[in-house]
Amino acid sequence: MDDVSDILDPLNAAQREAVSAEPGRVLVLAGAGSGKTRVLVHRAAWLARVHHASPWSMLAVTFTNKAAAEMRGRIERLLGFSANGIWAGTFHGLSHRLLRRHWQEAGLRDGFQILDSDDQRRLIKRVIRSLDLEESRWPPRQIQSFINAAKDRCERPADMVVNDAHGAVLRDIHTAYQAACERGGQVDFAELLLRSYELLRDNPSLASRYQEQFQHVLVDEFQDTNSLQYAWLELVAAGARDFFVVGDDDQSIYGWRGARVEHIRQFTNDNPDTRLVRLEQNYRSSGHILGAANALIDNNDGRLGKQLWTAGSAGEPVEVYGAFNELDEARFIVQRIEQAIGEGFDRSELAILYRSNAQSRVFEETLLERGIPYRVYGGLRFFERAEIKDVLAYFRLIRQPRDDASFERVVNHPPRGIGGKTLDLLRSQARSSGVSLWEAAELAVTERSLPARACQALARFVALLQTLAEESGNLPLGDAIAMISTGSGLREVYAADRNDRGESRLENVDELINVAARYEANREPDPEMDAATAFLAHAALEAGEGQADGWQDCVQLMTLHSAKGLEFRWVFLAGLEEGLFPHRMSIEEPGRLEEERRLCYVGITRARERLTISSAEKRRLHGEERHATPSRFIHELPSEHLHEIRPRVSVRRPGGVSGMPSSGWQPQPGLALGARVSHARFGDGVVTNLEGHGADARVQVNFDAVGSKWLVTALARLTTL
DNA sequence: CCATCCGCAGTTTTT
DNA sequence: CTGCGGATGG
Repeated sequence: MDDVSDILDPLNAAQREAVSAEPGRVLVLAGAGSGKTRVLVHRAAWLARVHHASPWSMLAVTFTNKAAAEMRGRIERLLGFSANGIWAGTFHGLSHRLLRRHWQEAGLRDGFQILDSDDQRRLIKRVIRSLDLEESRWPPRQIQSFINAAKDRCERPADMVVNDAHGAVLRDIHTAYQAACERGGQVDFAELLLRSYELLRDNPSLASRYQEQFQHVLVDEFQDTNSLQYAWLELVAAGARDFFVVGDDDQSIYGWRGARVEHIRQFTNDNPDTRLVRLEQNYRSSGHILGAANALIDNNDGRLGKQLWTAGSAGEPVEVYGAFNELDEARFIVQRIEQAIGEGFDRSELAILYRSNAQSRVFEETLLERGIPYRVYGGLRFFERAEIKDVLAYFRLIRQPRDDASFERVVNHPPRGIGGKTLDLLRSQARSSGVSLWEAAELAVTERSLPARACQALARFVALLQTLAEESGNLPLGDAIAMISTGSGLREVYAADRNDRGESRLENVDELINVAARYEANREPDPEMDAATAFLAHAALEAGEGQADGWQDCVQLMTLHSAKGLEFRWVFLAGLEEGLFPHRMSIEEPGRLEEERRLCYVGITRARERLTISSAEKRRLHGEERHATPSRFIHELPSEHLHEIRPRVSVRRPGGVSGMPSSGWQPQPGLALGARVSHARFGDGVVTNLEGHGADARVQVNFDAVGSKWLVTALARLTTL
């Protein structure tokens, strides 16, 4: 037998059991921090070493590019040779690869382009207009999610059951949208999956080729699969000796976008021989944190059941802080952050997690005030920036003139006298003769079928693109993009924008040129795709990091959803209030409430050493001050794992909040929250916050004349009114 | 073609 | 209170 000590020795018993299970169906229920990626990676190595599985017989599927890259890298490191032969990637990346190979059988065009959500929405908008429908009655956003949801259920417009006029219109829009995609050679994200699924489903001989090839199928984050992805997997893995999936029902937080936890159950039900392994030993969090997490998630019904435990120490109890308002909450957290940095924590080991993006603002302001570097996750990513999409639209149009979406994007950007009128005429000509906008433009120019002015402008545009195509044709990718960004006139437009926006746009375009050049240089030769096609697909499928800033040691701010899969030494979980978290939209339905609870569980289990949870009694939301009670999730945490930082002070709530002591604590008689006070210099105001004890006690007062101030009560000589 | 104003919505997000 | 998108007017 081959030496497998390097593969098995670093594992605990359960991990070993999973990794060395006989080939077959294996479901690994992997709790948070239980080493799930490690198990996946070691399983791949085990198959290679012990079962002599060749890399090309393995298919490893993940949801994000990041996870795919990590898995590939770790397999290579463990095996000590290149894992290049492994088909490792995201559902979308792998589907894309299949479709490029078999574009003809899939009924696509050579060189088809990928629409990202933004492109998709623009196209839907145009379709709605072309059907003479009101955008206000048929909001593009909703239509977009309708279409994507249909595709995620493997449903084509023809399959749709129509009960009423509304449904009929939806179906018409979907049909027209799909037709527009076919004409333009465009494929949206959901279509990548559905098309590749149909490709295999409808071509049994092709399917069996892949089913024979993929003897070992490994899937990460299985609880996040939607119906289409589940069907895709079952089809692709139909011939596999070995089907190894890893997931955690307690971390299923994407139900709202079609993920179905039930797939975990279905996986075992569909095949009773499935081997089940639970990973319950947690290597990440200290005891109190785990205790809190376990107790919280225990409130959910119908779990597959796991109880995390740690061999490590109990650590610090979970801190719970009841803030007066969101500003107080931010100040408290930032103060803790300063303390942590003082204790030697790296800033990047500290994370503030929140339910919704709007909450980041106060934290940003407070961190800025204190001069602490931070990074907010989410937001616009590199390839989603308008200037990048502009340049790439020129590039796309040159390579695929049928691409109406790109045509519309660039035809009058920069402005060149091709306005709405001209475009309307052009669109109707294109539609009536069944050609693309580009072809219609060429025709209009030669046949002078439009007003002279419009023809001139169009002729200039057509000539410009032909020139760009010729001159960029043989250049390396980076040079071609540089050429196009200048030749199109875009660069000039950004340069003319003297706001600092223009400057950053120019920088981004330069960065695009670098990225493209680097991409081409590092790329393995691929017979299926030229570099330009591959780069454009890369731009759509991997939108790039959130902020392209150079790496520096920053406090991390992100939503709970973005935090999944990450860990930090100290986690601050902010805004645990009824209505915010759990969110008011999710409180009514038990299923959605449980998903919120899982989200909270995900948040808690991100913490390694320390966890601080906070709520605010008042919060400014949508411009108005709202009252909030602490989240039920706080009350679900056992007090033996908690440490309350300060008695919760409560305004106008005599009994206090259930479970939370409410004290009438006052630094000085009459100085209670909400009390009206007077100060010699600042005038009259209202007490909005209290903190500290004895000589250090401070109050925050919102003065009518001069605004909010913190005052040390021992010195300020406040008189109550 | 651009600037400006108004109205409206406002969980979570990857590909 | 924001920020976006659309309509409007110069």
